[in-house]
Amino acid sequence: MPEGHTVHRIARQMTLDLVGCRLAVSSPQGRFAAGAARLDGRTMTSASAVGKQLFCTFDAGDVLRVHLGLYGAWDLHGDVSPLGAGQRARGSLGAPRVRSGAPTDARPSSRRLRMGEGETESTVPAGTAWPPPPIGQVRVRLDSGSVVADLRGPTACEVLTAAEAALVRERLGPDPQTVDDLDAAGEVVVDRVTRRNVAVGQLLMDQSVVAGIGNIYRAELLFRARLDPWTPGRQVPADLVRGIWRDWAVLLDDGIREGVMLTREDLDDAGREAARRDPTLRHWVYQRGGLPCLVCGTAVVVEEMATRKLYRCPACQVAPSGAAGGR
DNA sequence: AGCCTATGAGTAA
DNA sequence: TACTCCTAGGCTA
Repeated sequence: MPEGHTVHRIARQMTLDLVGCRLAVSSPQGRFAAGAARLDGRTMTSASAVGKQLFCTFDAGDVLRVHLGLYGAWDLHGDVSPLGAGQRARGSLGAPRVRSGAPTDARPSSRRLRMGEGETESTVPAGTAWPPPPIGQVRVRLDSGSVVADLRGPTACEVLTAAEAALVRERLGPDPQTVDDLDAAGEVVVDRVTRRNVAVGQLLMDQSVVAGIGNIYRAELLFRARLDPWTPGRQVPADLVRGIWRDWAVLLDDGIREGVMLTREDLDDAGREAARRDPTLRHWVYQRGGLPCLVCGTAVVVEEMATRKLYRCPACQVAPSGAAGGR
């Protein structure tokens, strides 16, 4: 899944390729037929992400809310814009590129971009049918005529009013990408962490504390902070929480730019290039259970925390001085 | 064919 | 804490 960076990339991709377009909306799988009918023929006016939630607003005010869950993904086909390094979503907002009802036999340039579990891009062989037949269980298809976006496997896909969407957003903790003031938002996170007796490893995964962190970023942020995930929030010094928040802002920004979660800051250019290709080189502790810690050589521990796998180095990651420990 | 796993989260008990 | 939902790929038999 899709942790926060993926969803921000999807929002940017949609801003480039779908916002401003009148869309044919359907549910090839059938399970979103009513919602699709409600949006069909509408123009998407914005696409944005908060944490792991995607909000697509349509001209009549309806909002499509999508949460990818563990294995959801979007597949984009057709004339898909490059979302390169450092690329910002350009404002096609308010500059409608209206195109709809393209001929069924048209062959727009042919890319296929899968955004969700990892990110893969492929070229579609010439002569492939257009629009492309749905692959797998497609909950919703958004078709601009030149780009088709297929959603499969989401944990949430629903049409909300603007007010209902605002309520969803209110329940989320700060997202470094969407807050006005990074430091002020950090204080909110400090507050929500240091008032609780719950393990800091669980609090970082709690989307109402801070938005967008998943199991990989959780493990890596705590390693980078050299903090024992089992430390109760109450016992984590405020400055340490501030540091984790700032680090999250950096990792999220990196992830959005690169399209890859690369959480090791020790790699040189060649090392980063290798890690981009090889997932086993990307992280300090995530999915490295039993392997030697890359800093001290101690075997990385895997254990369960609230049904999710937790990875940590038992030597590098310690409770803050004065903490009683929460194991 | 069946079983397991995965970057998630809501609800019930 | 347990169960439920969503999908696909990999492994085992």
